[in-house]
Amino acid sequence: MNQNTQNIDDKIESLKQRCQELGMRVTNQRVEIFREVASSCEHPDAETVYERVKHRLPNISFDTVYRTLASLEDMNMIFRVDNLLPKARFDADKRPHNHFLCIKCGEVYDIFPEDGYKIEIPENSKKLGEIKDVNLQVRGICNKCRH
Amino acid sequence: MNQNTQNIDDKIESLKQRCQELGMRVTNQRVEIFREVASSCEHPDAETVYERVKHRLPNISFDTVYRTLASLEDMNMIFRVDNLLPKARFDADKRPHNHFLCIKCGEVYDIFPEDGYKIEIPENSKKLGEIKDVNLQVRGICNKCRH
DNA sequence: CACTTAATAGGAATTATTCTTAATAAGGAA
DNA sequence: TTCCTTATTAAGAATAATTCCTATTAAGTG
Repeated sequence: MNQNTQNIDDKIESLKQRCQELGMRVTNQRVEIFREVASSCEHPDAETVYERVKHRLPNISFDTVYRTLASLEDMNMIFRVDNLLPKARFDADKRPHNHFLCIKCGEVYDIFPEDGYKIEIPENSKKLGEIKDVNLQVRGICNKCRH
Repeated sequence: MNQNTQNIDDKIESLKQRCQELGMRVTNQRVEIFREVASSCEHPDAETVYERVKHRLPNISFDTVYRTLASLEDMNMIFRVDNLLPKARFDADKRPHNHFLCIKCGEVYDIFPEDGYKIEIPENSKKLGEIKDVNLQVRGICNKCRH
């Protein structure tokens, strides 16, 4: 697989540093949950992380996994691949356009391409399967939420 | 708002046509649910659609809304903005890269940019808020699912 | 108008995620 | 080291989103 070059121990070191910077405690649970995501290239979900961490920390709870994944996300140590919003939202506009998702309030804003803007489909994504749709997800905090 | 130029009646006409092509029945529920998504520019969720359609079809059920939204999606009449996957999945790889999501099995594949490939952040998305992350979501059916 | 069956209503069930509360342990101070 | 404060955790209940089940309805066809 396309494994990251930086090794796991280095990544964990940077997690510990980040915790210190933010005044957060370096708990076993936090480290092991991060280790699990960082050492996997298969984008695990909460349940998978739970099952795997359980081998090393048999008392770990589901809640801790969810809470910790969310805090690692806040710390910018991990990212959510999909499911940023609590519920599915739909769009019937077939004109090519992209979306700005507010990670705070969950609002979705359309981004219509300005003149000349065109998304280039990565050549190597075509080898992965039959492409149905390509769209750019811009994630951030919308003006309303910034006050 | 940035309203689509094609009017609602035309869109509904094309829905009916599509139903015919596919041998699907043109039911009141299907039309009204589609009308709701197609006439809104706020990317409504299932509950919002349900509440609004209920005014016209007081006996509509939640299940019908979910089922119909899914079938409209299969028909390529509407698109899901987010939550393509049933659960959240995480990634700790901080190198800029994109994802291919298989809409059939839910698998996530990394797309590492080939030489020279770079996502251009749409100028007009910067006005919407503070951007944290930008990534391209390629949706399709992976090779494994195509057999 | 009758028939076939896709589609629906209603409510139960399931799944993912979050909340609540008492117990624990990390990191700082003595 | 030992103690103290409080962030973090475990456990399980609760909630929220979505899907399933089954009897009923109605779209389209002959």
